[in-house]
Amino acid sequence: MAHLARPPPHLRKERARLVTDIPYRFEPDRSTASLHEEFDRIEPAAETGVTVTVAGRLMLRREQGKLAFGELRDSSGAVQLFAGAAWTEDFDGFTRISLGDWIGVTGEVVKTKRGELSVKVATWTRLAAARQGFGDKWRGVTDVDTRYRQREVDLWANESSRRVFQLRSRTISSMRRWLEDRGFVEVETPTFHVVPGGALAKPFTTHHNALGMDLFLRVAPELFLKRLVVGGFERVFEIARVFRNEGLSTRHNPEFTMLELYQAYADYGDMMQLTEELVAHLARELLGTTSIQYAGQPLDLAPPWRRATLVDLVEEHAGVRVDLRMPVDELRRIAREHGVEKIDESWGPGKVVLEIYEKTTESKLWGPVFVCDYPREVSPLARDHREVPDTVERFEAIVAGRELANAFSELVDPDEQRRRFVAQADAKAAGDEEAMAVDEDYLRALEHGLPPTGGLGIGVDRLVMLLAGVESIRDVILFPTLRPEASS
RNA sequence: GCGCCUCUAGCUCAAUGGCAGAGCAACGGACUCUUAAUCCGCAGGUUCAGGGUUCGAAUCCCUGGGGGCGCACCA
Repeated sequence: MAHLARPPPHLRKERARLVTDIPYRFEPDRSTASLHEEFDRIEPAAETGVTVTVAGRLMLRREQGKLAFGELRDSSGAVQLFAGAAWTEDFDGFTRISLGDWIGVTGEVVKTKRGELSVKVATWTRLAAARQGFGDKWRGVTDVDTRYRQREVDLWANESSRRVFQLRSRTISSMRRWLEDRGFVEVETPTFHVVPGGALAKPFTTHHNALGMDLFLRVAPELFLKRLVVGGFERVFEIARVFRNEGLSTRHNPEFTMLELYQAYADYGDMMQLTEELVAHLARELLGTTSIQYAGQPLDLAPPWRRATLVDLVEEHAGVRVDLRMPVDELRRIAREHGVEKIDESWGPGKVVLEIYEKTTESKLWGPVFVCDYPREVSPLARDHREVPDTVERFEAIVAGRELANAFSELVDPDEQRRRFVAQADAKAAGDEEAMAVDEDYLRALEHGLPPTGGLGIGVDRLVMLLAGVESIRDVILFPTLRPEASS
């Protein structure tokens, strides 16, 4: 178990005393980045005559007798501080600032003889005393336990981590802007659900005391969003935190973020186009290119992405032609031959075919591909395929072997939806913890009329992983779910 | 839930059965243009916890805990 610097007691007391001198507010007039923007072009040894005030954390210090240099880092970047006994108030104090302390500095903008843009410290104020250190100044903090449990330390110690979370923020911001530009309206729907629905997943349960009832944390916002389409929001989206009571891995966190959107009058073909355009747009805007590297391999996100049916892809990768009309025993035999170990008696052809696909094909799909036309049996909210029997108009976008998006032409027929719900409820009664229940509120909404609608869900964390080039979902979630530290 | 790996100073890491160490940070000092500054000095440890084997355990074994990766589940 990693713990960071605990200075000896006498020192902690001295540091604690420093806190009593901390001012209540401070007013910097520049960020370090704006200083560079404004003054980077001046000559070495130049003096500008411009006095500025900046603030941040002192991350490095280099003393040189009656001179001292420091690196002041703020959220925008860093700038060198240049202090000297001849011009800096309380120079001795300046040389004793602990690395990690927050300080505010006022002084002239200069460039040193060596050409480093600097603030020539006239006065300085301690804004926080760091009683714990920020790790090795060269190697940072690499202990992943510390990085995830004490993210505040990771963010200061590791520039790459800071960049990833800035990229995440810009991704969501760009996504929101792009959708709003296309007439999509952002909404917020409940996270407490009386009936868990919208995805096949085990929900978390909680309890409301005043209502005296159990509630479920949402596994998807889907049903509420489609009710809003019924209500006249023709283009609607939510960036939704959802909760699934399932395993943790480098690709799964129990709470994660999904973009879900619904577009009236559209079908799943429109959703494909929207998906590839949105992802390519984000890559261009944030990375400047759609040709990226992921896990050491090239990956091109430029549209159009390949479109292929699920059964064609299975044939391509497993060398076997499956068909939903084949006898289920034959499909089970094929599944076993391809390494599907647990095959439940209750599975119909659709579920068995999906298992074959997931076992043999999904992880091998690298470049973006729309895997189209899923079995109806495993897609209780998607509309029947207009041509292919027993399948629905649904696709998953697979990128780098992972599901990035899931979309359908939405099922709009309330009678058919009820039949699908009842089948789900039967499966649930038979022990399938991921099956859905009958949602009467949703069925009543459908009775009011859902027009043809395309719906799309994108895993935001996984999208950020792709754009940031990181391979663990914990590197894109600020505070990932962890076991609590053992109390000592 | 299962398997493999891992846990040593605040951080990053050595020491693999034989005296627990280094660099950085911290602390004291030298140095008027440094860039991970440099140099000198000082201090810092229940080697994750508990048990066992052994003349001797950071090292080998067992149990427990944290973490990582993989499998399973899933997005």
